Amino acid sequence: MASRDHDWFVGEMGLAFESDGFTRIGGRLFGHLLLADRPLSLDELADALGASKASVSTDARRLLDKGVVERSGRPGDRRDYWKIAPDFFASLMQHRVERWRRLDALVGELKRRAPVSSPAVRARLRYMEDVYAYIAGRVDEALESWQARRAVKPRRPRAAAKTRKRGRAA
Amino acid sequence: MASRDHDWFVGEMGLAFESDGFTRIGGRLFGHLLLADRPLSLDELADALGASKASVSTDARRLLDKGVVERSGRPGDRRDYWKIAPDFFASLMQHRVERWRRLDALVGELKRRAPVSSPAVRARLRYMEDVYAYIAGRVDEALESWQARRAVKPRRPRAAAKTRKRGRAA
DNA sequence: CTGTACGTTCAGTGCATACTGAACGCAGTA
DNA sequence: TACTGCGTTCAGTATGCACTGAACGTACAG
Repeated sequence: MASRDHDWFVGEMGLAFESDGFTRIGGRLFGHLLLADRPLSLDELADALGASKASVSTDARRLLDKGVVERSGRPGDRRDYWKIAPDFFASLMQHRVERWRRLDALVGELKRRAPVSSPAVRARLRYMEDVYAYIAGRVDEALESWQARRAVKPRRPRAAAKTRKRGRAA
Repeated sequence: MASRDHDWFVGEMGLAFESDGFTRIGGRLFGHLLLADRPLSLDELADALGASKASVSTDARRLLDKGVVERSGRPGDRRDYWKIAPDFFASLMQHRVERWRRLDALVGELKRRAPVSSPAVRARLRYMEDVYAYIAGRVDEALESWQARRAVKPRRPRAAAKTRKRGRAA
């Protein structure tokens, strides 16, 4: 590990994620976990990425909220161990659709507030709502059929993973 | 125009786009054009958005590259007139898939550079390539079927719109 | 030629935020 | 009790980049 190619990959992932609304460290964290053959602790990650524990802790929890990484523990060990979520791509995808939904919601809210007079604009807003509804539906279908397709470990329906405050440092 | 609701919508669009890798002015530009019932000139846009011509010019061309807005001219008028692209949603979508393609390309490049030893990691990278190929294909299908579905103006196949330098200020 | 009306480019500035080090809280151990 | 190891939080820093005003290049009018 820590080969030249490994570092290159992690660095590129950092840049790719950074230009995508994540932080650079978050992206490198993702890249490093993607190439790790076992779950890693916070200290291991901070050390490997050359970043502070504070940054890794924050970014890891951010990725956890998005369903990109997972946290696990070991009996007799108080440390957290992080790994890539098995369905991280689907999570990223759903997160993306969620962003579009926000645009759609803005249009809906505008129409509720003030009816649009211009027919051209009305048609445009209508188009936006229609295409969103259609594409979002198709994307969901695609994700579902993918899940069914690979049909490896029977994955549970993912109980809405909100940020659950830990006992510590409340 | 310039109503309270209009400004609210434009402002929200600015924030939504900003948190999505665009600039705030780019988002407001998009929002304003979305509600405009005719193409607008650079000066009109700069004035309406309360931004400098420089920013609007730059952001408008950026959105042009992404296929979100279009530029048009009028005979006997040297000004550019900007409007929302009819298929802006599809353009945004394709731009998004393109971002994922970059991640996929990184994985491919890594495998080319240095074969991965760990079976678990190999399976993970394989998963990433598979799901990308599958989902990207399905998204393309969805976009095509949408285009066919609405079937309004017969749109030409969109000759790859690279940034074409204008004659001016070369 | 000069003057005007465009859009683009460029250097400088300010702001937002990623990142850090250190303080902190908690849980376990002795 | 005190001590160690863990993750989180918080205040401060600095780094990137969005944004601006002004200079610039071009095209047309006279």
